[in-house]
Amino acid sequence: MESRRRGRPRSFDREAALAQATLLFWERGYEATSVADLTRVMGIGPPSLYAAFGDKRALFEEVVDSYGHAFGAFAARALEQEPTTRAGVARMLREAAEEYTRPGRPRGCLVISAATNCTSEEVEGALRERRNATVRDIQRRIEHDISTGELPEGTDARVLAVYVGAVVQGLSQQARDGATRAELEAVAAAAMSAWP
Amino acid sequence: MESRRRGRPRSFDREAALAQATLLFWERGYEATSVADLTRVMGIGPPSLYAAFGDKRALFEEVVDSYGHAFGAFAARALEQEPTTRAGVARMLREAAEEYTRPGRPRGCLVISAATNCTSEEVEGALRERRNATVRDIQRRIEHDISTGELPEGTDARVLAVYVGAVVQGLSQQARDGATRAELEAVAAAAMSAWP
DNA sequence: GTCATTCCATAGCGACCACTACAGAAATTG
DNA sequence: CAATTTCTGTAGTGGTCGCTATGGAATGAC
Repeated sequence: MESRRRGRPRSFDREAALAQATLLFWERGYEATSVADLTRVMGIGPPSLYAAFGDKRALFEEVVDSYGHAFGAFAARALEQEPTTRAGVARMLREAAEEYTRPGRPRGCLVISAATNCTSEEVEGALRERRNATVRDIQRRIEHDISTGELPEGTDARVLAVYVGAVVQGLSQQARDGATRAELEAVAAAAMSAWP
Repeated sequence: MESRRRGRPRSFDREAALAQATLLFWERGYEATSVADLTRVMGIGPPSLYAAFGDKRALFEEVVDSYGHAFGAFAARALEQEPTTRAGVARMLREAAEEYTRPGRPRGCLVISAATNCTSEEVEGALRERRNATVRDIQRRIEHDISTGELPEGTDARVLAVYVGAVVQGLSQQARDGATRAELEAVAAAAMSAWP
């Protein structure tokens, strides 16, 4: 017979605590968020945090994964569901303008902003690799659309992909700097008029 | 008669020390740079730093000013010297691609990246205000060009200015993420094809 | 020379950092 | 019931943070 785990059970909701940690890391970034800040918003003591999540860095990695599924999935969804890369990128930019300015949550993108100026090269590098992987994914889709004739033959796929990445990062930064949703949606539309 | 200052003279080059501090803040950001790091690269002890510059934050403010004159002036120069805002922005983006990837110095823009995720709201806000002031300056130039007919009447000056700001910030971030000068110059050119 | 002034090097301040030792509390096992 | 296991709250650990007290060194004034 399967039995429940022995010993004293955990006295807090792990998922809820993870969600609170996500919001705090999202708003303040990795290094500016202290373990004391985390335990306060998670409503637990330091030993509970370390027992449940390992250490600050492991918690952050779990936060990044959780964020990618909950808040960052719109981008992959847009690229996947639209029939062309052009339509996918247009939708991704439009939804980014909306997601990055949604009331009641931190502005901008955690993957873009949470590990800049980070003492730990591993943490900063992990998020950089995520960003660059997205740019490479877009580049591959552009290359595919060039091969099918959907995009003109002379198109530089890498440059166009970096342009899209730069616009997304710019939207995140502008959202953090106070731009409104309507402004960023118009910026996203304007950015698409550079599409070949 | 004017006499030299009394007492023991300073035993280091203040400008050279400020330049070293600029490079370090540029590369690592405000909070990730410790006073111990600064005194090491500046070649002085902590009391000399505090006597010459006040405290860490005052030193950073002086660094930001110095950076603005030495490394950030290309943007204002481009906007000022070109006959139209279009030409000014095009030159600014082209030169940003070059400046942000120049070998032998940190990548990207200090004003954009050095105070993100900063515990001190004043420091982060000061750089945000600089960024937003640049966007407002571009907006004013666009409005002027609309009034002279250089730009079409229906142009949304604020949105176009935010677009330019987002592209510049995206170029800085992409430079930090490893994009090459050639790639960013091509991105800058592509971004201009969204100009009305 | 002597004094006043200014700067420098050492050494260390309290505060906060990520993290943990320890003991008691709450569950299952028998 | 007692024994075992697991988690929790308190109270710290050593280390680094920005910053400074102190005493001696290097200058100009006289």
